[in-house]
Amino acid sequence: MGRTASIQDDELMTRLGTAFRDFGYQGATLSLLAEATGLQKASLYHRFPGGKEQMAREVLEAAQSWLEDHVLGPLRSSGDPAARLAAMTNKVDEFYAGGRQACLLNMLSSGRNIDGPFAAAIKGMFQAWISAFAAVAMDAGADKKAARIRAQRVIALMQGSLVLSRGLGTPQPFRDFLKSAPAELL
Amino acid sequence: MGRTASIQDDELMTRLGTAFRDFGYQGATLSLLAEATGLQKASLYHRFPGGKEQMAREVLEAAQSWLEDHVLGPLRSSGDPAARLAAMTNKVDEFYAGGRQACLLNMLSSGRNIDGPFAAAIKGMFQAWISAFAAVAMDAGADKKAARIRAQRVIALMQGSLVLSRGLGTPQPFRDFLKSAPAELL
DNA sequence: GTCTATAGGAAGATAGAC
DNA sequence: GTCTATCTTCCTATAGAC
Repeated sequence: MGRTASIQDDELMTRLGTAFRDFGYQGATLSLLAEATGLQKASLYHRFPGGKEQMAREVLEAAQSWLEDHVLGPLRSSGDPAARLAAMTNKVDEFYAGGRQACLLNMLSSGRNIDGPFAAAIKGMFQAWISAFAAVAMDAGADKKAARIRAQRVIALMQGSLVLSRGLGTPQPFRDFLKSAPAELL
Repeated sequence: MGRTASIQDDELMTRLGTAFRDFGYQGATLSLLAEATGLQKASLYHRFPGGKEQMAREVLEAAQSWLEDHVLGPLRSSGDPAARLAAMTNKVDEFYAGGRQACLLNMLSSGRNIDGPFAAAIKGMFQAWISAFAAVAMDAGADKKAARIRAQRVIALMQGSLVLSRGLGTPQPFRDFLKSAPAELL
């Protein structure tokens, strides 16, 4: 204890992220966030003077970095399109805990947030992901328009399979998505 | 004013439903619900002694009736599978306001509600919708297993296209879904 | 950097008049 | 059946000790 951090920065962000993904922005109360991180509310305010909104913003930025490093990067690498997709698929599976964890982009899209401080970041991440998929599809021989349509469809399938997994109480829909994703895109 | 209802029951349910779909369960505060319906909080409690939870439950039940009447019913009717799908598609387009309105099943799936009073109803509605789609696919010649997989995929696509429409700020993904849905299923 | 304690306000819910 | 007024609880945020 004392002057030294009781929780590492990336572990802190991970736990905050999990809370926002499980409960949404309004559902993730400061008490809940405190319990999830093992810190007291006042300690959270020390690290995030902007309060809950800043926490969510930084979680979103961390997700953006994760997306760049583990999804967009690998998708841009050279090599067989199918292999690039496979490399990404494993990371995505991990990230969504095999379908048991919701997507932050969905959970932060509700209500006032819709034209709030998260809207631009969410839109940008969706667009970047779609563009990266479309590029892979084009490398596999699809024309520009078809590639874009397929890419958007795969993202919709992913999001929908996560919604369905939560609603049905089983990760099966997400598993099905992961298995079919390469074929859908290529 | 006085002793007579200032808002009709179905209009009341529609407005409550819209509020829950726009803001989610936690985001739809009683003040917001009061403003959305034109009633005061105390008036809402008169009609829903169980408070917000009862409101959400009854909205969910109304959605269940709507699903039965405008989706499951038409899908079960006799006739060309493609025609049955088309009849339903128009209603779905209306219901989701062309992609501008989120799905209640997604918006009520977060947080504590996950094993709360809505989970069973949500699961049941997803299952019923999937089963109805699967039956149509089988009528169109698919075998049982393939029909079920395709049906689940179409539901995932629908949910995901709604998520994406919100995230991108344009109803285009949902429009694309509606156009491609029959081909996806048959 | 973390904590306890608390201020200030919004949220859910109720009482009682009309 | 709807309203104004109010109660209680919870939430966001801050103060100040260690």
